[in-house]
Amino acid sequence: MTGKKDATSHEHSACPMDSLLKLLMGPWTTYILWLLRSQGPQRFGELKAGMPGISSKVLTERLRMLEGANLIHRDYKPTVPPAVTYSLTPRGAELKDVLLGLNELAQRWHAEDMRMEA
Amino acid sequence: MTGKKDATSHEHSACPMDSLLKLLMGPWTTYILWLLRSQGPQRFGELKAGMPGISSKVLTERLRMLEGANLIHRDYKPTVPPAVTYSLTPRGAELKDVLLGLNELAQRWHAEDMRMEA
DNA sequence: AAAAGTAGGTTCCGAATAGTAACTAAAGGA
DNA sequence: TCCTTTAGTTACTATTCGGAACCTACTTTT
Repeated sequence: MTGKKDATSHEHSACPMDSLLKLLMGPWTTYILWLLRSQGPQRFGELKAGMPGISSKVLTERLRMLEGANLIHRDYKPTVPPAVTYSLTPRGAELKDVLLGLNELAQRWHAEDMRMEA
Repeated sequence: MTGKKDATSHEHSACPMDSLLKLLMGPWTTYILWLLRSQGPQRFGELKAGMPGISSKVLTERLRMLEGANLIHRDYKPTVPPAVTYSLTPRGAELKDVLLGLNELAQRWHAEDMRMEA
């Protein structure tokens, strides 16, 4: 994906960044990745509890999508009741710097906003 | 936002990362930030053209939201027709490393996937 | 004079999607 | 027998998104 000065820059369909941004665009996606990164492998119910407002339906769908994109791994144990644990794949784990960077910014901006208020 | 071992970790409402993830969660948000970062200040129409599939309505709404969050700046010139230019604020520009990191990952993964296919 | 063009939206409507609540399967326990 | 557990699944409602038409205020073209 080159700068706008390049006449061919409108042919973005195969642009890697375009694909990744589209992948992360869905609701709760980055949130899921952050939870798995910061809190480690988690069960379905734990993830759901960590994201107030998300429905089982959407969590399921997001997790399937991320699994399909090879960013997370789903470990299903056929117990009763079933025990399904989700974790980051090696590829998913490569998002570490990005996620930690976001966290740092979040904390810095929060601190700045607190100072502005006082 | 502490690890899951902390009993108080469920009180996330004021967690900076929670707020930032919620902010970026809306459709096309990161995409807009990426376009402004990679291609510099842009007019409404340029942004829209750079994101096939987004509606004027949603682009407007996202831009207003990002402006409200002080991540982008809106420069309105009352010409006829009007010329409105959007750019990253200093705070928005701090997302540089995160966005560049995503881009690097995107390209690396794309290259890996190409190798897997061959 | 009327029509068309420009840019950044705004409005309307149907399609798509997210959220809520109820339900399911299978085994174990009270 | 009923209840509990977990990870979903289903049905329905509410919300949101995309496409298309429209609006504003001028300027240019037909």
